[in-house]
Amino acid sequence: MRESAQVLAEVPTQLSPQELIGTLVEQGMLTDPASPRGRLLNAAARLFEQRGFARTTVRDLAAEVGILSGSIFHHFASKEQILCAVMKEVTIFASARMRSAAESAGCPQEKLRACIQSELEAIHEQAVPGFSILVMEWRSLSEESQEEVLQLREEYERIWLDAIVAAKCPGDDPALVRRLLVGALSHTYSWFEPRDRGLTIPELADRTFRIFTP
Amino acid sequence: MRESAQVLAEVPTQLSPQELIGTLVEQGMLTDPASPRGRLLNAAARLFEQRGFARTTVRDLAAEVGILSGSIFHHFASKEQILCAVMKEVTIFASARMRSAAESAGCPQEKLRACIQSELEAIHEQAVPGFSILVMEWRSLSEESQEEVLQLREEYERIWLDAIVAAKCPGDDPALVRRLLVGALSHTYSWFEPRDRGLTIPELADRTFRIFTP
Amino acid sequence: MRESAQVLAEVPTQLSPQELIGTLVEQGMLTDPASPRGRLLNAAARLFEQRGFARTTVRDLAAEVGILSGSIFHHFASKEQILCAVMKEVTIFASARMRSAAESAGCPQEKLRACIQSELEAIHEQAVPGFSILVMEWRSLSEESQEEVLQLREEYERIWLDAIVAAKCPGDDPALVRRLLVGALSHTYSWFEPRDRGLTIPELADRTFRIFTP
Amino acid sequence: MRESAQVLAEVPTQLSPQELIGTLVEQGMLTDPASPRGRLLNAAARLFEQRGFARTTVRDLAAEVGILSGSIFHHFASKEQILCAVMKEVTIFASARMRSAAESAGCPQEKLRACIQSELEAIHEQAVPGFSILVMEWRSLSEESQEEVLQLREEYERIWLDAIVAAKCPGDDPALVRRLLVGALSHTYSWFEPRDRGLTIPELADRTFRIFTP
DNA sequence: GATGAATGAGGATTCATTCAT
DNA sequence: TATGAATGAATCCTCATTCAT
Repeated sequence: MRESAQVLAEVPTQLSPQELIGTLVEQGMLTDPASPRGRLLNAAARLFEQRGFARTTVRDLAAEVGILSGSIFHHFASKEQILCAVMKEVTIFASARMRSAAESAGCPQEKLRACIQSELEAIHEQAVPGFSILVMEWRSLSEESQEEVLQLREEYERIWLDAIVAAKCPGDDPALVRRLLVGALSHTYSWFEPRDRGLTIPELADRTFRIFTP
Repeated sequence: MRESAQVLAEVPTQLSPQELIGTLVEQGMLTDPASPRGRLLNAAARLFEQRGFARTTVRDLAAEVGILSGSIFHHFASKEQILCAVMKEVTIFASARMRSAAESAGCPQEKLRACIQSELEAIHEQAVPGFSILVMEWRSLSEESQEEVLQLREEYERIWLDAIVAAKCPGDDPALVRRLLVGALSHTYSWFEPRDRGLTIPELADRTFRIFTP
Repeated sequence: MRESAQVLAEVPTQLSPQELIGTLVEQGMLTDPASPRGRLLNAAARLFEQRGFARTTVRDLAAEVGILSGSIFHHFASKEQILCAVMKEVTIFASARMRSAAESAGCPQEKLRACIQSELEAIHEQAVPGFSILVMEWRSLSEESQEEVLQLREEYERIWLDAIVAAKCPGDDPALVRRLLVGALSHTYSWFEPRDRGLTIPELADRTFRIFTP
Repeated sequence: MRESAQVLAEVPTQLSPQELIGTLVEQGMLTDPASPRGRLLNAAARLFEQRGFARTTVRDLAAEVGILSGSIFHHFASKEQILCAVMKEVTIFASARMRSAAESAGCPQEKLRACIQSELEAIHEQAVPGFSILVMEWRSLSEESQEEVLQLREEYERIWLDAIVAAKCPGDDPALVRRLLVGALSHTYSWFEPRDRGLTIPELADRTFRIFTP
């Protein structure tokens, strides 16, 4: 279905989420959200994020897309495979999005800020819901599935590390900075309300950026 | 059972974890780990942390303490009540530990570093098994139970905020710094291996401290 | 499923129990006894009557229709819902039966006698298994379910009251007469043996009728 | 404990329920309501009547008298034995009460009316709660226990039959009349509210009497 | 691709009963 | 007699998964 991560380089910069998804679908990297499989994945992403994987039943999933629970197994071999597929799609989309954001940045500092904002948008925006699942439900995945997702994630993490190195974060340990940022940013899912009159996502990105850079 | 958080002030500084637990048990703040209820709570903390709440069965719990599953309900009304009790005990113990650590620090900078180290120790050391549950299984708790734990957590967070304010972290938003730290530190559970020949906990605390302060 | 009690008026008089059930099934008032749900309801009626609701397990029920206990919850949300459904079906069937019996009676006296006999047949005959459950297991039903059954029962009780009023029972309190009759007749379940060489149901109906009328 | 039913003859006429209980306790026919066993029986009678035998747990019982569930088995070998004991005590008390009521009646008609009123009082009055259990929970009793209670009940039923025969009820089948009355009267537990501003117990007895006699 | 009935192992929970203290 | 911890079988119910239609 998807051959290589290099294909992503062809994705033009500065697309809207919808356009980006459209492009990736055309390239066969993402499932068409209008297809039965795509609607299932979107519903799963939404429910797994809201209720958690263990607390979401196959029946909930089926009801959400208007089919019966038995029919789900025409699309996926198991519930865990659905989680795995969600994580893969989320990873692919987030990678494309990050690359696009990182490339359009002027200076190294701006690049890191763009990465932070891109990840925050992935976590909180409805475009491809489910990013927080990557962290929160990691342990619900079998080791084999973890391996699959990890491979897809490599490019994503490479972009991050490049940005951190270039921005010269303190502590001269880019990997540690990234790890702290993963936790810090994914945890925003639990407390940050983008719809609040308070902080916006760009503002939150900005403040986080300033805390992590000297 | 426990009247007020002020009582904690009586706990002397610089005790070993075992001594601290002993003191808190004597004050009626913590369940005696040697009692049936205490052994159950310890086993639950361990298993919930390792396997997750949903993937731990009541039978697993019972087997761990050498009783039958039905006997558990002599001590707790439901599985969720066990999770709630674990979180409360963990919070109480971690609070006492943090206060003790913060008080023994010389300067403001040192105080924040001590807080970071204390929380890392809580997450990774066996002294406070179950600390990571507070973050990872938060959504497995009913809203009423969340409220109960939240009240106990207030003092803990107050110590943190005081330390952050005093240390003059950049970004002049102590609450945000704390939130990012919660996520960053709790996520270390997923990747940091204290038993590795690599980083030790004090070292990790030190590096994290330097990243978060100018 | 069933729109209005008036539909019952269309049921022709003097059908055999089987024919009456067939007619009601066609009208969508009753579950088809040949369907899985119908077989389950019949088995439940039988077992609840014999052993009582509390002493009948979901496994007993499943075994009776040749499925596994888990499969029951494909058809009903809970054990109590099965009891509720049984009571509703019994009420609908008994109502149709009573109306048919009352309408075919010549004079007022005969009408009351027909009602008594109809209820006795409902209690003791296999045609309406489960009628005694209505009285004996009433308290096993949640209040919401009681309300549902009560509404269906209205027509049944109206026929009774009409018959009592017309027959001019002594004591000029038709509601009281009906209440005493409910208890008196349902209690026959505990002592009357229709298969005995002694009293037949028509004879018992006749004697009861004579005791309750001057 | 109690040697023979003849002893009952010594009970004087026209005592208050409390006095009657006192007398029977002195004669060793009834358990002292102030003793642990007596308080347990009273609590059981109350709860079995309110919730039903199956829906009342041994823990409920224990809580009601302020002991722990395990302690109950110092007084009774099993839960069923408690039900049996309740039924026996209720039967003994109701017998004494009926005899007393029947003996103080002037004419045969009045005697039957007194029986009806006495049974209604047993069902609805708080003096010895639990009379309705005799009918409603009969099937919760093992056959051996049923036999025991049945023997105690003989005298009670003899008084009833005598009264019915003497009052010349219609239908010339005193046993049938009694059976209908058992059902009719015990069922009043489900609908009659003695504390209502409506019917009083003597009034209800009167009306019932007039319906059952020409 | 979808249905819906069934599976069957496993889930939390209940509860009468036992027994050492 | 009372306690309270423990038993253990049984209870209702859940849910991912299968499969004939």
